[in-house]
Amino acid sequence: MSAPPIPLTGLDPARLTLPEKPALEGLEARWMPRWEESGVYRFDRLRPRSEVFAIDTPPPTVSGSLHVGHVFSFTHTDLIARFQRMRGKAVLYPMGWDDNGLPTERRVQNYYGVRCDPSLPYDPGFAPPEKPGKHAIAVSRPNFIELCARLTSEDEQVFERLFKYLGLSVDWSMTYATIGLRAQRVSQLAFVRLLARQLAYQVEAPTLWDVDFRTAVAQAELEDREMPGAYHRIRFTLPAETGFVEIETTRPELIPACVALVAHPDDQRYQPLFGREVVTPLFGVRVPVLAHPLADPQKGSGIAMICTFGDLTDVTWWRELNLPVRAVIQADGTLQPVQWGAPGWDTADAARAQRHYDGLVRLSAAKARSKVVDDLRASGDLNGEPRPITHAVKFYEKGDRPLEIITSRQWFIRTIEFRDALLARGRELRWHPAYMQNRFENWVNGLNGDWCVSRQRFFGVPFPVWYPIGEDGRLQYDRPIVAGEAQLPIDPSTAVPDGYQPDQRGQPGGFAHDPDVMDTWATSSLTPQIVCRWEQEPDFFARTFPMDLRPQAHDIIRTWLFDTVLRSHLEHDSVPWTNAAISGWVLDPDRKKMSKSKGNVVTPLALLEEHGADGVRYWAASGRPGTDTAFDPNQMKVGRRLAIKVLNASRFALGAAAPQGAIVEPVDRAMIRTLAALVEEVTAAFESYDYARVLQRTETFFWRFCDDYLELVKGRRYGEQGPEGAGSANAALTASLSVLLRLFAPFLPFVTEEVWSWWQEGSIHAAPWPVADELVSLVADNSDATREADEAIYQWAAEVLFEVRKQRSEAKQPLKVPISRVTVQAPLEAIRLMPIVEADLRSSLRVQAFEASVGDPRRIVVVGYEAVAPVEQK
RNA sequence: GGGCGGUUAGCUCAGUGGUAGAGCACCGGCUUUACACGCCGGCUGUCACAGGUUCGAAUCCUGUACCGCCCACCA
Repeated sequence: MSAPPIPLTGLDPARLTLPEKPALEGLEARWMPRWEESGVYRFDRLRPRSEVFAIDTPPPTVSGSLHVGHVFSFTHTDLIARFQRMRGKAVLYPMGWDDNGLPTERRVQNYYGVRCDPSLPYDPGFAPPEKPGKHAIAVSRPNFIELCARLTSEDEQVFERLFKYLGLSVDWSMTYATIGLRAQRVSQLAFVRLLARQLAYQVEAPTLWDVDFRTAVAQAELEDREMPGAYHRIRFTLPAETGFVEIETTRPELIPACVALVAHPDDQRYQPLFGREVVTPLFGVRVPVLAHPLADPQKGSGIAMICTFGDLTDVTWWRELNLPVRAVIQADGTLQPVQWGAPGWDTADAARAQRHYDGLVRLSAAKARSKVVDDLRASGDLNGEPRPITHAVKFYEKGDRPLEIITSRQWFIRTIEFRDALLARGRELRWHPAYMQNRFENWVNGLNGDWCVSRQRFFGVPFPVWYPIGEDGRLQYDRPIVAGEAQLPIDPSTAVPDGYQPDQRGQPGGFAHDPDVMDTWATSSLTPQIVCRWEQEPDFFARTFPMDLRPQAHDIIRTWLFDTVLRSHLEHDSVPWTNAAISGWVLDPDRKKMSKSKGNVVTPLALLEEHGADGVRYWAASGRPGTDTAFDPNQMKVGRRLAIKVLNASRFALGAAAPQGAIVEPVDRAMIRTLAALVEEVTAAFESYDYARVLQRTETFFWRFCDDYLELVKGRRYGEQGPEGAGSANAALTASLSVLLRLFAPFLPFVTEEVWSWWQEGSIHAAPWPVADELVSLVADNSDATREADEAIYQWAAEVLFEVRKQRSEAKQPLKVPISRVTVQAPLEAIRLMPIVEADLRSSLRVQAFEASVGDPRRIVVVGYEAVAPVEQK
């Protein structure tokens, strides 16, 4: 159940404990363990779905350290979580660790100086060297995975400490890891279900391939990089020396893989050649000249060479023109040995082809290229010198060398046929900010194939599949043996399928396991199912799924967000959540994304220690949803000052809080009503995820509250005008403090909790979010006339305050010089308000007497200003 | 090539039809019993540019420039 309302008036003196000199130092260390002990952030799993707010937290990649961007975006989520909790929701706010996948493998390799060799047996006694050696030590797959688990668990503890220091209101009992057994089970179960419905399938096909990691990669993991390259103009001869045609290519090393030339069907220059054959230089292979509309007459010489496979267009041409395969690039990116003259490698001159080719074998593509160019130059088939250009080349986003296209057996999840349904799912979501939906639609509309989910790696979720081995020793891929749901999670490399014995592994007539693991996104696309305990705790799932919020950064809309929508659509015929809040990036002062490679990353812990968690959160909260924000320690200092101000203002407000009375003074009533309007406004802003506005409006109010209102009522609350005035001021002070603290609580959880503990029971973070009506009801008379009168009086007081301060500032007087008389000119109706607040004004401005006269009808003017000690008029 | 966002004070940014704003920085002043980690005051602008709509445009429309990001079958 939600917390009972907080009484806004009254103060229990026995409960009140005010520190002599409040300070921010040590608040994190003080409150972190208390929150943990009290369980204030624990998810209440018995609440009905309508009272639950479930967050699909982004699991940070555990492959090093958190950076300031994490602090930024995780704070945004925490703001929403805290708001919803105070609104009375049971908030499911878990943390996940993405420890699965390539980044972890790479880190483990470097950290321990090892490499994984799946052919080795497990060594139970293996210990990594103290320091990584020059040459990587080969270890078995189980040993490698142990090391991954060991390092990630160390990293995760460091991450957790930082997030706690930052004040994230995570329920740490809900933590999961993408390599954890739960995540593995969900990943395998979802896969098995897709397989049964034929929504997952396996096929041997050309696939984007990273030659360093030696794995397939998905379309979503590509990025283009501008690279230097060169056009090579190369001569293909017509048979019997009847002429030649010249193509331009950036990849001459693929000439041995050439299977055809292609030009646009309408291209006049090449129409006479269509249907004829040409001969490749150096290798003497006869290839046809074909027509296809994808060929661009403007590009190069207008006629292109089709290879196995130079780029994705080659794949299209190969498929649509029914071309043969002549692959030369192998999985490690080098050229494989070829027997020229053998079937599929027909040539007019096998000896010559072999001579040229043998020089290329086992060279990388780049090295083979320069060798081929030398040979072409020598043979006279290169027209002119290579013409340097810069062009976009496809890379795996984590890779170092251009992708190749390699034919291999891979698992796919059907995607492309659901394009329209997925677009509709995207429209079901509420996007914050709304324009981020464009990125999603852009991506979905640009999809060009199904999702390749298999990776030839080790530290990941294995496919729960085996294959029978025929008596001929060949794997029967068309008869996969799928693990039963009850067996999951399972590692098929150690487990044995039903009906087989362990010693049949790898034997003719026996079985073999699928050697691949799932793409890390194939697991993280199931974070809602993992968090909500799909097919594990049906009751929990029913109370939490579909979730309420997916917070994430905009750069992974095409991967994490899209994949999650896809999986949920396929498995549950539903969106996975109803809101997607997209956070921006942290930019360094040069407006570039902060990143490790730029050497400008600041350690988050140092920031937290220097500025305090509340100060750092203040900076993060000022970044509006979706907007990239400059890294600005100055804003953290401002936030820290705000937190200190909260401490001191609270101490003042509570410092003489008796007597309490009815809120009867117009100035008090006006302040209370203004605060109520603020509550209404910021509640709506928070509801629409505009936390930055909430903070900004609350802060502006608070600062004015301190500088004007507190100054105005200072004397009265000390009793200068009798008990009724003091009671009114004190009641207004405690009520407004209670409300302001709660408005600030999501942003400044430490300082607000500290102040709350001085005078309230329980945690402020379990307290209800303020309601405007409760505040308004503290004011007895809320008729329009009274409200307008109160506002006019408050405004009058603020204006007089400002005018006299200005005079005093211009007179440059020390404060100890009392001001004997201030003469104010103003419109008649305004002057009539003076007596109501004159005592407050005299007290706060230290003016002995006011004299008012009718003057300028539009504004008030201080025309007379006298101090006891005469000062020079300016 | 397609799409999205941005361009407002020296800096970081609010402001979406009605007299251009805040914080920081800068300048001047003030020990004031909550706070010198403070307070008071001051200075600061062709709202990128050009057209258009309107009584009125930073705001709406069209176009341009520049910055950033996303996407695309670039031989």
